[in-house]
Amino acid sequence: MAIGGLKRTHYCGDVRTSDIGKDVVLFGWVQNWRDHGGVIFIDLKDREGIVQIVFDPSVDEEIHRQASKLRSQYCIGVKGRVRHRPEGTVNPNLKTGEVEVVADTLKVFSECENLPFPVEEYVHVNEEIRLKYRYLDLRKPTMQKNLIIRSKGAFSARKFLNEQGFIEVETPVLTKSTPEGARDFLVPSRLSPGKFYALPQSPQLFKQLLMVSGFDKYYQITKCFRDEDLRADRQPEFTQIDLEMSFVEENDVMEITEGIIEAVFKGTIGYEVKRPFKRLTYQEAMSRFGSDKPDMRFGLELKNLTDIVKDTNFKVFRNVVEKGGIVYGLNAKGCIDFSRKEIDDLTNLVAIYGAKGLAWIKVKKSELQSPIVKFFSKEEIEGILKRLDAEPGDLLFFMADTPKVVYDSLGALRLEIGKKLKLMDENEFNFVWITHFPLFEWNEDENRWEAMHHPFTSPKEEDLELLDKNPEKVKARAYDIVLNGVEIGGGSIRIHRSDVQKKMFKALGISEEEAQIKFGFLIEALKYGAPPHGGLALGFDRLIALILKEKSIRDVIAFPKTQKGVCMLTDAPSEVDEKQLMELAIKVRKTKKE
RNA sequence: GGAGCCGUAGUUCAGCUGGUUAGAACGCUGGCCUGUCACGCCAGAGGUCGCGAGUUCAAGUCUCGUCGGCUCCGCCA
Repeated sequence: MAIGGLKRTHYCGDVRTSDIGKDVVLFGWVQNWRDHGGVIFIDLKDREGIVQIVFDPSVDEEIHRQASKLRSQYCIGVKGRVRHRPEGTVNPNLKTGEVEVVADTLKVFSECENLPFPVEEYVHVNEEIRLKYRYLDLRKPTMQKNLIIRSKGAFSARKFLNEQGFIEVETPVLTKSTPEGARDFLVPSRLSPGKFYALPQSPQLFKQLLMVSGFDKYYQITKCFRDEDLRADRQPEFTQIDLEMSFVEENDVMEITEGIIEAVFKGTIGYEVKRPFKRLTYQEAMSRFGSDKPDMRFGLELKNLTDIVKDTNFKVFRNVVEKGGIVYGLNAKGCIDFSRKEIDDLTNLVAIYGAKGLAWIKVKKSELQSPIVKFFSKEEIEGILKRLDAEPGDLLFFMADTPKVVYDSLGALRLEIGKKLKLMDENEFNFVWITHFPLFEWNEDENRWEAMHHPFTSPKEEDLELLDKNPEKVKARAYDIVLNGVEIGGGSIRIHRSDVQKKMFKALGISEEEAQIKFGFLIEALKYGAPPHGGLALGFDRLIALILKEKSIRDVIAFPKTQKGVCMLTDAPSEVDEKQLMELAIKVRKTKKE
């Protein structure tokens, strides 16, 4: 099919010296123009790259006149002959830099009004305006590359999973609201006035039902929805590579997951990941790194000092230990020259996580400089220095508080110091599995146990009897996968027995009646020959962002939302007609501000 | 719900302890230019300083509020 009498022969970025002498037809956008009064150069761009078009008045005066009107981002078609560039005018920065196309035909498909911002890679533009004109932003080579790599990543995952015998099954987007977990997005039902669907937080229950059906291996690359506050790595709708397998235990799921990641890295940037990935228990991750998603590209590990200082005269520490708290230290190697202000900044950092202060010791050759050292006995000091491997030039930090505050704040401090000292190799991809998670987590606000992963996660077999009396001691058959300090996926072996599932609901304080209303279909399904099964989901946006070294997943999503959940391009969410609301039997309440 | 940073021309930014007519670069418009490639040269247009109060003789600048963007805490099974 010919467009405007032209049929494309090449992408702009694909013209090479092997095409010299050929007539080519190119379609694309004017990236730049250089009008020398006589000869005019146009940089014509499409998704594959840029090629230089030459309009020479001695070739065709009329076309040259038309070309003088071309401006930035006009969409045009060009026919012309490829030739080698004259000596001394080769541009080594372009793939097509050795050649140029002498145009004999020019077709302007669309002119372009004054742009809201330059469509140029080298001009930094505010994200707000980039998102409003996202279609222009996506014309930039980096954004095109990001989405192309994303596409290749999805393809690689699909290819691998298909080769492994997985079957892709679509699950409903209009589904049932579930009380546990994230806040649901609700969709009102017209046919059942006053009732609502929910968008899925994940296909969790459906994929378990598919195991009951006997599909054995399921996967889906699919959107999930969570109505929670946004972050650089969190959007209200995001994409998961979701999978589930029957007759498996933890290692089977972990091996398949490593295979997907291996395939995706190879299929996107040609990177060979090292397998198998490291493994760490939850407890070890917390006590060594202060995080269940440790960045293991560098050391700077935390050390437990509770046993050394539990009887100390330093009241601040002793009181904490007496109340069941812990005392940890962190040796910032060679950081003795940190200024007062730098230490203040770090104190402000840990305060975000609830830390009431940040004690420190500077280790000099002949003395210790510190506001707290005078409170300790000689033995305590020696024990601390030894535990922290302290040497002259080191700066030691201390935190005494509840385990949560100590881990959160020292974990954050570790990352900040790691960043300050540039301890992370930006080119490294460091994977680690976190295993042996607690099954439950105490919810202070609601005064009850909550599932740390989700309520369908199987307890470790040997902990089954602890379910009633010591829920805090029960370990889950759950695992997370972490890359460079970012959680990129997680999963578990599920409960496949309805009696165990009932016990689980009970431990969560969900009454039998409530469980029946919310999850009755699952409990029922588990009664009909449910196989042992388990699975995992990978956060696809995060994975691609890490592969591309992008700081935000917005840069790997075509049309993302702002922190308030607004789409700058379409202005969603928006008000709807009264008529639409009537049909749905919905009345909108005025918010306080109105 | 909370904390921090930011908001000045189409874009990216500068604008000091408050002080005449708010600047630069790029872009845009017009003109010149036959080998440039983020072309070059000349001329020109372009601003409710996010919005609203307040302090002051005087506010882009100080204060308070508000809106928006970003980062983070809470939240995210």
